[in-house]
Amino acid sequence: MTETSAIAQGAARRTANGKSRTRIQLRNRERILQAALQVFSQYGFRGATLDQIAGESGLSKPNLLYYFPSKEAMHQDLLQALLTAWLDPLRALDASGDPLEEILAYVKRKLELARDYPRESRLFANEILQGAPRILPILETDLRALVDETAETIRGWCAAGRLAPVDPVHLIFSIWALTQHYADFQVQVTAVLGQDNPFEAAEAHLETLFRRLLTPG
Amino acid sequence: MTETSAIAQGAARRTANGKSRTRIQLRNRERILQAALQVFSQYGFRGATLDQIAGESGLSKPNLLYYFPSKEAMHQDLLQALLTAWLDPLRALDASGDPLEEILAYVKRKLELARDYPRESRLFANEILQGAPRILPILETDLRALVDETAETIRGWCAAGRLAPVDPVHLIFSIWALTQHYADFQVQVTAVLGQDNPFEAAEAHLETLFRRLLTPG
DNA sequence: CGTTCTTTTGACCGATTGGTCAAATTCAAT
DNA sequence: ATTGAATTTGACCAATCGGTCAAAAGAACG
Repeated sequence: MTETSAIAQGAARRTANGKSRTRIQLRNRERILQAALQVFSQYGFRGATLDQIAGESGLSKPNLLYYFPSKEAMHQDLLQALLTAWLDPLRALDASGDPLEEILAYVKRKLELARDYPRESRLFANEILQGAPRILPILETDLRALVDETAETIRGWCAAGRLAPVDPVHLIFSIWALTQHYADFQVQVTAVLGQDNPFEAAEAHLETLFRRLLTPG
Repeated sequence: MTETSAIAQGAARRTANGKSRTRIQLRNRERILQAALQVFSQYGFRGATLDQIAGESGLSKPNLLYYFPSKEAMHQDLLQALLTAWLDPLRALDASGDPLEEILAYVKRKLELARDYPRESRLFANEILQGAPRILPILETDLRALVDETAETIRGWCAAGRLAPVDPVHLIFSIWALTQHYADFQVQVTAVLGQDNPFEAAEAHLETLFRRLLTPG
């Protein structure tokens, strides 16, 4: 189990009300969140059990509940950490940069996220599949605002003839769909390809796809 | 609850060992499968409970188990019916037709499936997210063979210059990813769009996308 | 060393899980 | 109307669910 480079760090050095955390707390919260991520991302919230998470983390079940008040709290922590990491690359899209290269860079960054954090991607997919009961408000406000803003940028690029005309929001959906597919449907992809690392070919394919879609003229 | 036009018909008039089914059996098996589809597609296999399915179907829990030997059996029935319906459009791709129009027709058909049978799409997504424990063998044999075959057709089209050069398998992945996204992530799509029916715009967008990707020259 | 605080755990709780079964009810065909 | 089969259900089961608690074990510090 790799502990390096986790998106969801339970390792905030201070708790919500300011108390500092011990070395042991830091280590164990992280172990629990990693185990919870593993289990939640595979079975969804309802399908996951504390016993599975306990087994995966190597801690006893009551010990989990010493660090987290409930199963729900673990899931919340994971989702919250995920959402910021998930949306950041979209924020990084620079309106003053070269349109095509900006978008291709975003595609590449998103595909790298899918490659390096497939469990996080599947956790998110599970939440959406279940109707997003815990993050729907965020989707309708924060995410929607961010997408609207980005769409406006893209619309500007199209209007200026620097990008082939395209529906900006559906373009964003396409980027999400294509990149997340390689994480969420990894089992299917590798089953069909009969090989383990589709990401190199995927990157080349997606660059071709978006270049042809968006190159003006 | 619409009962018309279900992909997963539990309504085979004869059981596996040849016994014919009564009117009541036909009706109740169908009601159970529809309810099970609703629940499984939202919560996954593990997260779904017989009590939920019982409530959704309006039948008592022991009554469910009069028509199906187990929760597992309901899930199996749904997956099996789904798989054939899911793969058929790909089989319908005609090597002797016009390349671009054949592929665009497939994209359209697949998007219609996502629009008309989103629960089936989510059921499949859930199964894959969980590692495809019940259908991995089928993916590795039947699906892979079908994809290989189709890829060969597409490769031929590319080689003949009738289609812009493209990785055929990743093209197929792209079609799946883009069309299923509108079913599996419907909640997110409508939350961001703030409107309910994204499919009309999606169809136009996807036609543009694949036309630009695949038009030769 | 002893003391205090943190961490861990075994035993346990009521609720829910998938599933069983015998008895009751409804149906279809005479 | 009677009968025999098909259907439905209330009561029940062992296992598992998320979560509690008091007591034990481990760190930290003077």
